[in-house]
Amino acid sequence: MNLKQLSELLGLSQTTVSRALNGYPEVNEATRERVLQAVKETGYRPNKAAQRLATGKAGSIGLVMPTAPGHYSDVHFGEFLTGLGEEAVRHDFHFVIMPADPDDEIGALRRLAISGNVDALFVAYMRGHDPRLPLLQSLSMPYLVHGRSYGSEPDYPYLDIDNEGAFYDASKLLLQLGHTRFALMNGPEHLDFAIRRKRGVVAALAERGLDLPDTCVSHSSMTDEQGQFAMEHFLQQPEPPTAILCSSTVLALGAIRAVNQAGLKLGEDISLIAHDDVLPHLKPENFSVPLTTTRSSLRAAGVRIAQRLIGTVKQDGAYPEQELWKTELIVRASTGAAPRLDQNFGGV
Amino acid sequence: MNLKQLSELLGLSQTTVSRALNGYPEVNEATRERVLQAVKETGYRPNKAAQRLATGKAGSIGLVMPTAPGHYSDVHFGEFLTGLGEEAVRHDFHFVIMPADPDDEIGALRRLAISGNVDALFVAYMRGHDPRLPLLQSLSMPYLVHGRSYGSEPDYPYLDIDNEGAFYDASKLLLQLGHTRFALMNGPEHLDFAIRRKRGVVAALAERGLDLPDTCVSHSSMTDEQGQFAMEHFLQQPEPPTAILCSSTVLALGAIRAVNQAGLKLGEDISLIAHDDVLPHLKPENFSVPLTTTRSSLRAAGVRIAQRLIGTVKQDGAYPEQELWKTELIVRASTGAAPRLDQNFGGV
DNA sequence: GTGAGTTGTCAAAGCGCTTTGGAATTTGCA
DNA sequence: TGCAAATTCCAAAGCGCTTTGACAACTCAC
Repeated sequence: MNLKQLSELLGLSQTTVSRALNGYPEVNEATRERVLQAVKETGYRPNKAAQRLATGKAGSIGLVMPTAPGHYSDVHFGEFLTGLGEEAVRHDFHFVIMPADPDDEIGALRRLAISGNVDALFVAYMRGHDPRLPLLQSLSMPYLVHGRSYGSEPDYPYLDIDNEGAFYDASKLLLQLGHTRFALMNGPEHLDFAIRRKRGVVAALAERGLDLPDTCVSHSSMTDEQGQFAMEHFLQQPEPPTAILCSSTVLALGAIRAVNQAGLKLGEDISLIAHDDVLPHLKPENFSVPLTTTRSSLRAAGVRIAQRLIGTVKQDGAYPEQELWKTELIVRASTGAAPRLDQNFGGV
Repeated sequence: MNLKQLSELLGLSQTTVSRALNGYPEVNEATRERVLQAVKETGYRPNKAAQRLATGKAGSIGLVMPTAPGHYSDVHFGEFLTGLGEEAVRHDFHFVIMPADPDDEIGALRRLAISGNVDALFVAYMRGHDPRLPLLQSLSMPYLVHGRSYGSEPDYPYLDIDNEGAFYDASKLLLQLGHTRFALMNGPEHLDFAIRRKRGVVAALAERGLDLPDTCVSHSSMTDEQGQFAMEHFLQQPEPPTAILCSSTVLALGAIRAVNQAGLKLGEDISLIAHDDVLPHLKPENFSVPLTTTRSSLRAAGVRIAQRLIGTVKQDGAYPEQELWKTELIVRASTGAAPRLDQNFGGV
């Protein structure tokens, strides 16, 4: 069933039917009713490709998903996408996901942009001086960045959380509890959020004249395995840290295993604060020692990003170009007063 | 830059340029070279919507993603999608993801199918007597089902793992170890895999004249929280089970927490086997007591599904209609001989 | 040097939709 | 009743691409 057939069925012109469907004013209400009724009965749906070709609008948001054999998928991806979708479904928007070799993200982004398949682009996992930014800016297509790119002029539309502030505040809390030996379990070194989180910790420590030795910083992907590995490494040091900042609850999972295996008590011998993206399958409050966290819902960010992007495409909203969300610091049992310094609590 | 402009630039007709680009034989090699060169220089890319309109092919696979406020995202989704993408990127295919209200998955699927935006459909999270099956069969579009639909005639193309066999084998192992009191932590009750896994356990127990009481079966979404909750529930029973079958490593995470908090030892007081979808962020071998698992890579399934679907669209492959993958049973430390029955190991 | 067979190219017809410009019909008011 | 304005509808022109059917131009015998 296409427009032509439908209009013949109704004894109307294609124009009239099209207008009736798209809410143009110059069509009789009774006629419109008849058309709508026929649509219901026949199950007619306009061909999107044709609509796209004629209007230049596709009703879709494009994003690039890096993938390759051996390339780790990201636990957070599904949750974020669910948030995007939650909003998109209200506007009958969909997503076009272009898988891409991690080495060719730029190329994939460009191809996606000029394919004519999408109205807007979304990018995430920003890096310092991210090369995708100039590309996006040169394209004449709406886009929105999740996160920021450290070192680039912040004149692009983004939504980010205050990573630096979050980790600054978390560090402050631990300092107040008397901790002096800190460690940071961070995400991949080149990623923007990792850079900023580290800055937050360093800034807080600096205020007390403390520093964060390189041996007390780990960078890795967000898996429980890496968390365990990093924590074991920290604990093997001659003077192990007592305060741990952790970029993800998934990392924390492994870290806590290492703490337990070393015979240490979380919240007593070791304090830990993790960043919580509010993943539904891993709640920090349910950890055997409930986790103190800096919290910001990834899903909520997804909703908001879809909102802004769709709004821009539909031209119906003046959204702020830049948004920086504060995180919440939720204190639970994994943080406690620093153990007395002279106390020996033997590593591994 | 479009075809017309490009052909004018080259002093050729659109036909010739189009043919040169699409590898038709009736074009001079030198001309083809010239065209390819021009494409490189101008960065010309064909408009996908126009291509789609003209050919009826979109180079994309469609899938519906249920989402709503409060609707849990699935940890496994990202990993699976990564697998799909891994194959898709090799064929320059992309995905169209249509978010849908969980109550309107059928409607969304239909709209996606007739939108003209996709060449093939993929569905997952199959339920018993799944109503999407008749819809798919009535559509004239290639599709592939991940999983099966219990109770429906298995005459549709699917890829599934042998859930029943996996849980049968796992139960057998536990029986051999002397266990007699079993419990099953399963996924949502209406899902096909949950139905089959339960059948596997029940069948194995039946051979020994044992049964699986309703009080020893839990159905829930795959979160650590639900896992902990279910296990606590099991342990409160007068004669708690000593052998646990678990549908996901994520559930196992919570379950193990409950075991520890009850002061029990995994692999001694309680044996546990979980199904492992091979999630990169949660490895069963790294659990403090490494987990015995039934293993089947979700990602590999994604790769294979994309392969079959793309093959069907390109009409270049005769793939088997139905595939049933065996799982591996990997024995680690979370399973051990049943504790002596007279031994008291006090609940909670 | 003519006819058949190849090769390389082109003009034009769609694909299904939106939108423009104008025509036909109805309405309002003098 | 007459005429302008408002309403309702239509034919046709794209949107950018693929593909069909034809046509030159060129080869190669005979």
